[in-house]
Amino acid sequence: MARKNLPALSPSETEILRLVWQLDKATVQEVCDKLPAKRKIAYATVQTLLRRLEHKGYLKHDIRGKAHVFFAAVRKEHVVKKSVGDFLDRLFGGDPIPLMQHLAEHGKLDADDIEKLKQLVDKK
Amino acid sequence: MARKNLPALSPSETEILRLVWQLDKATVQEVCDKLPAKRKIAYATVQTLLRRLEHKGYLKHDIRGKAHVFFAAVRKEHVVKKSVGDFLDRLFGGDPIPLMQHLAEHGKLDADDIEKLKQLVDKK
DNA sequence: TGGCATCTTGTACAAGTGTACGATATTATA
DNA sequence: TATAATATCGTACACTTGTACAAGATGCCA
Repeated sequence: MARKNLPALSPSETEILRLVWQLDKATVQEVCDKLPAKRKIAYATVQTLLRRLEHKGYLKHDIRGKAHVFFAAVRKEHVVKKSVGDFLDRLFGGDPIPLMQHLAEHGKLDADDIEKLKQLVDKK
Repeated sequence: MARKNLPALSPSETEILRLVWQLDKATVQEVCDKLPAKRKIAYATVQTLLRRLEHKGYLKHDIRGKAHVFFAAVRKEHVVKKSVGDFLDRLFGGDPIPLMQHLAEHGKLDADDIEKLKQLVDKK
């Protein structure tokens, strides 16, 4: 059984953790390079966030040369579930419908997306 | 034109703000009563959060007797848009599809919900 | 009108967060 | 092997957040 009850993720930590998942394995440098252009954070800051993520149990690292190569220690699915659940509770009292509606109304979703979802739900 | 660029909302503030929207207008006491049973926060804490929300520009208040009656100073739609956008960026790099997928896969949505969404999107 | 109940206000404080510098260690290279 | 480049580590620091007590103000009821 894997670790449960991890300490909460801060927004910035979440952002960094997502990049690590996306890169699968990554050094501080690689995470920095992957940051959205808009999001300007110093190398040192990314480093601290990675360190804290490891401390909290979300990451582990191997060593490659002199650099740490970080990788996830928890399943993304698990974190997503928790994050989405919390978010839904906070903003919508737990009801997902208004969230979907919002996404649908703000051009974030088109008919094709809906079709795909339909298939997903039907398949269950 | 209403105020833009409001200071960020903390998770707890968001929760309280949602309750105020739900109640339309509410005193500290009323917000306390509306708190989910699970979420046990002291009166004084709710009060501080309401105070901070007003300070940040999300709420205003009238006076009824000796009590403050708080009400929203910003449109819910506006805050939801910002919150969802930020959340999506952080956890999914801005792509709403994985979020929808997650909701669909976790029994939060059924076929009927999807149908409703379909109509929403088609109508656009 | 005196006192009880109820509110707001001021203030506090520890922990968490975002951000980052400086010192030290390590690796590759000339 | 000395040096430049690059990492990590320790530390810092102001701001935010969650939580709340105590003191003073105010309205209500007997």
